[in-house]
Amino acid sequence: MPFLQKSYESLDTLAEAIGQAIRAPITIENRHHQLLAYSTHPDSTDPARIATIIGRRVPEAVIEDLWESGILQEVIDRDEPVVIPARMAVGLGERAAVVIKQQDDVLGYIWSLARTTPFSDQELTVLKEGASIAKKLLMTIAMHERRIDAELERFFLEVLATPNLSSAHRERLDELAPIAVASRLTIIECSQPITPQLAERLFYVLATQQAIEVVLHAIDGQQLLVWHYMKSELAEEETALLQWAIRFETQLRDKFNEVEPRLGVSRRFFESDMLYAAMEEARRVTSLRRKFPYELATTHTFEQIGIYQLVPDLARRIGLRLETHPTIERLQTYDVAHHTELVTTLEWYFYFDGNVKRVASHLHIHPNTVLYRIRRIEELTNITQVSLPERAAVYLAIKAGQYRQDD
Amino acid sequence: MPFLQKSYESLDTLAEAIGQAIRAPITIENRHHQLLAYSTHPDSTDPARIATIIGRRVPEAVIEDLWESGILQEVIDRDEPVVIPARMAVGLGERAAVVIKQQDDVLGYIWSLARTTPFSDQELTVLKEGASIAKKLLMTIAMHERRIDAELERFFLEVLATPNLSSAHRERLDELAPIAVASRLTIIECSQPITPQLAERLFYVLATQQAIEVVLHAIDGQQLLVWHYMKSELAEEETALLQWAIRFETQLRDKFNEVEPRLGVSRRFFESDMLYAAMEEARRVTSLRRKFPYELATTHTFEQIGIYQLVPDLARRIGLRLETHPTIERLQTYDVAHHTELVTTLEWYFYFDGNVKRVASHLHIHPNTVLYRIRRIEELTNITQVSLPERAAVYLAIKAGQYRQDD
DNA sequence: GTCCACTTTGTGTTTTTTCACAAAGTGGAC
DNA sequence: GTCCACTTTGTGAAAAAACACAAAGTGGAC
Repeated sequence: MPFLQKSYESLDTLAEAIGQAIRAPITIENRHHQLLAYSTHPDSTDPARIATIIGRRVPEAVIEDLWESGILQEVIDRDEPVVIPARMAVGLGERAAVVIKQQDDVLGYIWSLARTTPFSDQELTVLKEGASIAKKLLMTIAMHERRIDAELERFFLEVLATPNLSSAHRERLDELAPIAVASRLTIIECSQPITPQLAERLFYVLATQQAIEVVLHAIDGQQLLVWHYMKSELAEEETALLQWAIRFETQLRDKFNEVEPRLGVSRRFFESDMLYAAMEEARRVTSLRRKFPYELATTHTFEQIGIYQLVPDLARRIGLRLETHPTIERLQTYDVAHHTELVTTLEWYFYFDGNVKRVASHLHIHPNTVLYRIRRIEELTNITQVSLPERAAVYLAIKAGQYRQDD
Repeated sequence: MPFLQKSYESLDTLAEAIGQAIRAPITIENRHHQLLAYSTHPDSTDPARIATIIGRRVPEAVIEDLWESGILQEVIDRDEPVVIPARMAVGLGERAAVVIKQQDDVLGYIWSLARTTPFSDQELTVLKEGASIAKKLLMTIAMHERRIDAELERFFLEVLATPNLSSAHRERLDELAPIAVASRLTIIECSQPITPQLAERLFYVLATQQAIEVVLHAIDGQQLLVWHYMKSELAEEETALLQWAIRFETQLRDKFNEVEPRLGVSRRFFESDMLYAAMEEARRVTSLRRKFPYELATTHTFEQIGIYQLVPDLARRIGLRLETHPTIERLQTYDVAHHTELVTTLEWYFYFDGNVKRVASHLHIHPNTVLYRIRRIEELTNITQVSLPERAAVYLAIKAGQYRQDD
């Protein structure tokens, strides 16, 4: 009764066997839609399949289309071969698909292109049979991969927690990363601890980023830590990174809006010794962006946060009573005594470059109120008419104070 | 013939002997007008003498008056006892003075208050004789002091050049400085190498600073390095320091205008281990003030230079091609192509908080020209309407570029 | 509760800044 | 030399911002 053997030595031979049994092109993918095997059936094939084989992964557009239309969900839920009508918009001819599952765990998919004639029940049974055989093969691979991944993740976390690497560390790291490539450490921070399910989805999005190459990654509480480098030339590294960061964060917010993902990218580094420092830089970015979401809404990298780099240092010094800005102190005293908001007003007055109207609208008050407050501030400190460096210093002092408070 | 013995065991006994010989109060000072000895003559004395004895130093006002009126110069030049009429404005009654000299080197002075009767020639001869005896005593002291000073200076320079102090270093330093006092390292930078003569004058001004206590000092090329702490309470340390820095720099500029002295004060530190870091901070201040005299005209401390702290780092990263600000690059390209000054214009536009009039007057151009350029810049980059942190970042990038160029 | 000092808002007026446009200047390509 | 694209300056009109001042609101001291 079965059309296939009990087992095959590899997914390639399995794909070939299924392909011969139902006389149609077959592809087998893992759960990330990465190509695992495909049959060499000579029949005509469609653009989507060609792109998949060339790129060793199903094109992003196709995956998105299949998810959005609910087809993939149906394939997963049904756990039976599903016939899918052609979706020419994304270059997909008619085909059949079956999920490869272990309990509720999706391991992968088998796809079969349709020939001129529709699929018969018998052919679909062959696909179903193929999925069951593929399961065993995929489980072996998945288990192996998982073991390696877990070990690497443990190692990566250890490295990131070690300021001064041992030579053993260094040797192993150098095996992992190409030398003399401008690396970055990027943190993807979520508002909640990253569950295995969320991690899975995040890894998937990460793996599909065309612009970057991931060296290592690891989960640490609410943060996904990624050591990566840009695929672009060194000269374009920065531009490429900045563009990528914008795209990537938008993408993350689209897909994971509920956990409010936020990026923090370190400066570039070339030596694995710098991983610890890079980690601190990336952490500083996410931490500052957490505290100042409005002000740092469009910044992703340590470079971009600009003068905010100074804020934690300043905050610490204020904490140690090493630094107190006389101007701000006077204003704060006044604020307490008169229930006013002079410090906040000054902050946004500086932020908005002295534009009274914008300050008023941001604070939801009358422009004349802002004007009145500014005049008060001038009476108390005459700080508003100083130059940018001084204004920036005052601004930083205010921000440092807030940084401490929120702590 | 001589009225005094050939030698005395101490300056105190000498002062006493002279006082008895001419029956008038006697004080002996070193070249810095620090009190070395005084007679206990019971006669009435004047406010200046009381203040001198109490403060163990001639009051600053008196010294200034004597210098400005040329009296002290006359005393030094004449090398003979000089009778000085009363200068009641500074609390000085009539007196006689004689310089204690070794060749052309001033070692100190002997002062004698007048009694009701004028000084006789004989009395003046006694003074002259006293000066000659004091010379021997002072030379011994001076030589000893000089040897100790030179050794300490050498030690201090060694410490400042050592990032990681040995325990021997640390022990000796801890003997010199009181523990748990907020120290600062201040650099006084001159436009020329500090000659021994200049050093002498600088040390004198330094020694007369009431607000600070000097732990160690040393000359290093064009810089006078001073380890000191404020005499005020810890809580007022910062305020006191800032006030002192303003006063002191004004004073230095008055007295040493020809070498353009400039201060650079480190952050406060409590451990001698921090001397090296403090040195770097102070150096950063002087170096930045040298490069940006206009912008940092009123700043003295590492804290005060505010965001300029970032400039050298940024400059270095630009040098390594790690950082290029796309906005500024585009403007620079345009500047080169069209012989314009967009970058400079933007810099001062930011500096003057978007005040077109002030920018125009600073650059000596028509306000409309500024307006025209700003519009050009907006067309090229639309950077002018961003928030303070971003403007500050751009400003810093410009400044970092200049920092590098001037190097 | 009243008083009082201070803050906030609303109104027109005055001052300042920006804008549009024209004329003049500049410097390199040819 | 001319041409041309762009910059700089000058002028008056238009827009925006700041200002003065009055009225209303607020909150603590008593």
